[in-house]
Amino acid sequence: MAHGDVGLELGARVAGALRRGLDVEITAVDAVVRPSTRDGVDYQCNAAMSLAKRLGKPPREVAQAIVAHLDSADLVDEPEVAGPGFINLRLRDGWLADRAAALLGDERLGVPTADEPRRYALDYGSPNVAKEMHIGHLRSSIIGDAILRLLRFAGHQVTPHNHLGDWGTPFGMLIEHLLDEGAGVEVAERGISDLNRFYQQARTKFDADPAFADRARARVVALQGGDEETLVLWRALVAESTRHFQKVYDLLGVRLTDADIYGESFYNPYLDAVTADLEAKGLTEISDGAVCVFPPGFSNREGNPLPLIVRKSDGGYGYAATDLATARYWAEERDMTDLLYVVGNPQAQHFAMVFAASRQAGYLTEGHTSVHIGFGTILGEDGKTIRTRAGGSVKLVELLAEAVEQAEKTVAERSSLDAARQAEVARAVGIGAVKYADLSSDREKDYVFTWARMLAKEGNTSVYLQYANARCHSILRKAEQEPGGGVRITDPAERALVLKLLQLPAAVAATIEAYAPHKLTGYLYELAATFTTFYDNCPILRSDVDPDDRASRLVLTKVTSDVLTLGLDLLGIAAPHEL
RNA sequence: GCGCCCGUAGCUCAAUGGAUAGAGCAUCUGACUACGGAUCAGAAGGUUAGGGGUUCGAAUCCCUUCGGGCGCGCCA
Repeated sequence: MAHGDVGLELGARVAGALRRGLDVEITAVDAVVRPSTRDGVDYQCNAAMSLAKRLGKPPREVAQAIVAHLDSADLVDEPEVAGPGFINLRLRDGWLADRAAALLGDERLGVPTADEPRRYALDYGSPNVAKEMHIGHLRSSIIGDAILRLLRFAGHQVTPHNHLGDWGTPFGMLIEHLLDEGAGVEVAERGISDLNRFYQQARTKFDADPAFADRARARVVALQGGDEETLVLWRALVAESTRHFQKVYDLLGVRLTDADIYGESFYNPYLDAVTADLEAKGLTEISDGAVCVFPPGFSNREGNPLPLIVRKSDGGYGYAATDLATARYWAEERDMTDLLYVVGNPQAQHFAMVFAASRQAGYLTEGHTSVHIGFGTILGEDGKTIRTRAGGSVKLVELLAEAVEQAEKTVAERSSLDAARQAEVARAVGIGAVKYADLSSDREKDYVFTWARMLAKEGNTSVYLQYANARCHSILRKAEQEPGGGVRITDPAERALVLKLLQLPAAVAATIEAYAPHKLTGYLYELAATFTTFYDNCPILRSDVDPDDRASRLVLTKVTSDVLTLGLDLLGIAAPHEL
């Protein structure tokens, strides 16, 4: 039983009042009903002001008319017109209590599924073969995974695809270097750290030794030409790399698997056709020997049109070609309606151009959306791109290990669990802290990576939410009765909690609408804070509590825990029953 | 030079064009020997970088100045 958003329900009532009272048609969304921060007001309707001009009436008069025709006595107390034309709405306690009681046992906790499910292709992750995953891969993986979970929960079909860097120039030099070292498949299988080292050596050699560079380029040709000896080595590299990626994803709780891999090599067979197609459609020009598309509206530093280089002058393909092929594949062959790319902000212009060209070519039509879900950089405490002391990139496995270690200390200080359970909890807390810190700030912005802040027990952190949830479970365990029966509101803190619990649907909708996980974390934090206030003010298990109050408060505790657990799960964060 | 992003309390961050811009940290003052104190209540802290404009209403939209980050033809 889905209830949806309280604000929208109120909006629908306002729309009804306008239809009856003033013969005006608006939607529930147009009614601009918003939660209010004013004392004693739950929601406010701001529609009167914006409608006043259109109707040629003073805003307060419009507001009065809405109030006069509002059919909402079942859910709100007497509405009031205030200020220039705000309508203040206070929900009835009885209605709130019933709504909250209905959340008990509702798997979706009031969140409706999409009226019109869509088909999303979601590009995230994108590590490079033969390189260890580093902190630069963290955000795409975490944010992408959260969006996957959210969209699926909303009832959409989502196909994740992990755009591995598994093809092109780097593999020529890497394979050539492996052969130079007299190493074959067995080295490629030795471990990712070795590969990482091999990669760096190859890079150095490539830059310093022209003869090696030539051989590396020839090796690329062999690879792309399907030379079996080369392919054997390449496959070994890919296999070892994906084992490593999977380990990191499992540790992170990111749901990518081998089945989701659509690397650059996957699109290789499509590149000739895409190029031919673009040429046939008259979209290409030869510029300095390269096949280019010039989508309108982009210019370079001389003010000339900026090209998307489809085929390089040496006949090879760059990432523009791959990305065009990717768009075409998912839109045409896989029949997706929405293409999402969780890739860092610096790529914004590239994606804008790829989208523009894809539309020119007809790969994307009016029925398609294409969104670059960009994100900012992770900064060190010095405000610059985060690096190790040696200046290298921070390895993800090491970062995550440290997170768990740090969490272990905190857990050991407080927890009364046995060692094995503590280790489990430390993992949930440590990994959760890293993920939550990332998800809880606006993804568009850079953020500073600080252990102290992300593991803080107070404030907007995963630990605070996990603790609040653990307290809920503690009470529910000790209650020795199943939560059930009605909800009654006897205290302002109780009322505030009920109201907050009913706002999950709005929070989820806003989060999905903007692909902005921090909106959900903000809501969950407010919920946890509201719960702790309730917890402090409204005793539950104490012997002097009226049995009906006790039952009601147990229901609220259970639903709070359910919402926190669901919310954290949608972000990919564990919610242990005990810390 | 062109384009994109950003500038909010001392610090780290919020704020669907709505009323008195909110949290946490830090600072100060309090709280029931605590159903988990990994807590709660309160105080103080702001010319939303500056200046114009649109609007009944602007941190939010437009223009402009300043400051910071990033991108801009054969790497991905």
